[in-house]
Amino acid sequence: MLLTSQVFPHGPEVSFQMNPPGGRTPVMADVARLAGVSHQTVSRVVNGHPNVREETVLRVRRAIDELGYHRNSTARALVTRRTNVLGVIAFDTTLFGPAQTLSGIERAAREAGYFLSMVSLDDVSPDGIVAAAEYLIQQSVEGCVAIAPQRSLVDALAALPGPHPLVAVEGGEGSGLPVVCVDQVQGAHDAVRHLLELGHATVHHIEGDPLWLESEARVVGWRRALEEAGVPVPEPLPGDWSPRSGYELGRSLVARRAEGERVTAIFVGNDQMAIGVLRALHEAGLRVPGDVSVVGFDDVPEAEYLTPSLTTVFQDFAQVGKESLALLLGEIGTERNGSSGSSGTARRVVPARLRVRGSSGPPPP
Amino acid sequence: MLLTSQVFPHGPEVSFQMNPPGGRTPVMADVARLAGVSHQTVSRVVNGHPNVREETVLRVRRAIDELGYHRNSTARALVTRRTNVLGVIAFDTTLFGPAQTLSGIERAAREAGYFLSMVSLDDVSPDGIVAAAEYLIQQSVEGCVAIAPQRSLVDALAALPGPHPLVAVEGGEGSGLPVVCVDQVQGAHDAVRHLLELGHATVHHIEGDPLWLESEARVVGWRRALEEAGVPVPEPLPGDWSPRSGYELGRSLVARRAEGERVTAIFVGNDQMAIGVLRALHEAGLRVPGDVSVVGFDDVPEAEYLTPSLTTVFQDFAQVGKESLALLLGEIGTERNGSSGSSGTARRVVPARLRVRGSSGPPPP
DNA sequence: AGCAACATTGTTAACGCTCACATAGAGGAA
DNA sequence: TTCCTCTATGTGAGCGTTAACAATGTTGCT
Repeated sequence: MLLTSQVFPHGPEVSFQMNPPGGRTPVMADVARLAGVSHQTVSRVVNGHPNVREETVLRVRRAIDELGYHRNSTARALVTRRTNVLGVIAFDTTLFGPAQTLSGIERAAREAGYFLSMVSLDDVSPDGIVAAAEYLIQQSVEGCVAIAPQRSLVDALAALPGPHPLVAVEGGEGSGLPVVCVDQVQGAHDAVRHLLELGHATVHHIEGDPLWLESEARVVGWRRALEEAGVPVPEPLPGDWSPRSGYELGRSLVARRAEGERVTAIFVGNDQMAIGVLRALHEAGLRVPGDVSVVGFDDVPEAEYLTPSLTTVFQDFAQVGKESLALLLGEIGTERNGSSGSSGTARRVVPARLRVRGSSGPPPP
Repeated sequence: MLLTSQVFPHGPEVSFQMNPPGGRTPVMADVARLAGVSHQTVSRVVNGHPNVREETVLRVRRAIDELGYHRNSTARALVTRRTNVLGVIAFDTTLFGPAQTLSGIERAAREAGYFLSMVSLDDVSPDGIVAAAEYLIQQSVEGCVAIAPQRSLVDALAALPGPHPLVAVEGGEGSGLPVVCVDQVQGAHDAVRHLLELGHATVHHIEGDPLWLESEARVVGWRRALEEAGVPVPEPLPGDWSPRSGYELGRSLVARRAEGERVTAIFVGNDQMAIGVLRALHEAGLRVPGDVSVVGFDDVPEAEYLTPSLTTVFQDFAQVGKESLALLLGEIGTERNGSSGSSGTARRVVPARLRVRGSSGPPPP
């Protein structure tokens, strides 16, 4: 029970008895009758109101236990106009990032006493996300977190009519929606600077799906680091987050190397693609980091145990979950207070952290 | 719109207008007034009843659009006693399997017109899962899918009072709850037979968290294959699914090899641990599959791009999601029809499929 | 005593919807 | 015509809860 209330701080201490009066599941009136009070007093006890006599509370509690009464959340929601449910919209939860973010949001929501209703979409499209949002709204969620990989998606959401509390995760800025994101630019910047400081003349970049904001931001950080160092900026190679695309683009870099181009360091958009790149390099007989250094992004659990272990960038998804929930609850609060002034400009940035491991080293002489 | 109704077959075609009469969000009565009909007729139109004159339907539709009316799902749920929400309980969605299963269930639920309320737990405990189930039940979910890695968890659920439709995924058999699972035994058996057929004298096993049923079942399949072949059965090494544990147990096998034990093939409980094993073997200067063959389980997307590419066992999680939802909907249906006879013995098994890749080969001579 | 303040409980009316039933008109068969 | 059926619509009563207010009793103070 201790555990229970730790995990579900807002969950009721539910009893296990079952003793419906006439086969029906018991309602407040049943409890009231058994306890010899009015249903309203039962309501007061259930909701922990003050000003109920100790002895009455006990009697009601006993009746509740005896009948195995559970408060009907639907009826409650109808009259309070609060469902206690939040919505989450996610894309491709096969990917490590979205899956982790979802998990972080779920925990934060539960701790805040909210249920989570989830939609996960396969194809990235404004139609899809709007449909998902409408779907959730008509289920009466109090607000939504959208893990939205593209600016256009966030824009589509921001254009939704009616004052619906919405928060975007990784949704870029200036979209008129509050946003929480990891500082992709800084993370990429750190990674690339790390490689430059090791002595590489430049750093090539295999990016994720170029349509995704995360990808875009990492390109920005990569480019900025190169420009700051005054080194040449090669054309980034667009992938799609998959190991396969990492492999193929890795091969194309190998080919360019064979043609004489100096490729000694590759910053890859995520760890999965980095695995593909490692494979391509290995097949070409190139040593990592002896011949080529590789840095990934995400810090998947296996990164440390690849051969070589992968230098990568860690993102605190739990923190992202917490922050986005805090923002959303803020939205809900202000909306409830009638102040229609949207806090659309709110923006919380969670830092990324470079994890240096075995796949990055000085360039060959 | 076409896309919308593909993704949300049961979603309403929601309008985007907003025009509340007195600041309030419009209700059926508002629509009725505007259309010059009774609220009941509006209800009929909204629910697609027959026996409404074409022209009336149109008039009501127009009013609905004009006001931006959405049906209040809470009020509907209160009177119909159907929330259209299902619950899912999952453990450690960081792991590939649970995350994929969740995703499969989500899709199947959406296609069946159900919302999904999710709880994901960190520690595996009967208290935790019961609390989660109670939490969801008191939110009035119509049924629950529990992705339950341990028999004891399923037993705890089965012991819940009241007729709550519940389905377990990977929950073992004989627990009194309907169960959907991947045929772990067969998958493991296939993997081990593959190795034996390559000529290995025996196959060592690094198992996942021994408390998990998946782990147990894979051990069973592995053992059975060895016994059928009449080869010695080494003691399995218990891990915890993490790459780290794979690495450490891999090292211990390397050590035993150094002491003269013949270790030429390792069947590993999942791909993440297999990655750790590959690392340990590599560090010891052993070649895969030249010196030691390795087979994993799960077929994570990167398995194909590891070096060497990983032979592993594929699980059709989408199918698991579909089956479990079908089972749950069946439960809900029978419960609704009063027939209290639980279909507790129902059991659907989804086959696993071996994917032979580069990490398995004949033993050294 | 007399009155105000407070604590405790009860009564009634929503919340927004669906269900069961009532009603009215149209059409057909006897 | 008369009655019965069928279609189209309306009426009223809940579903189980909370909120607002009313109605007690209880205490303390002048």
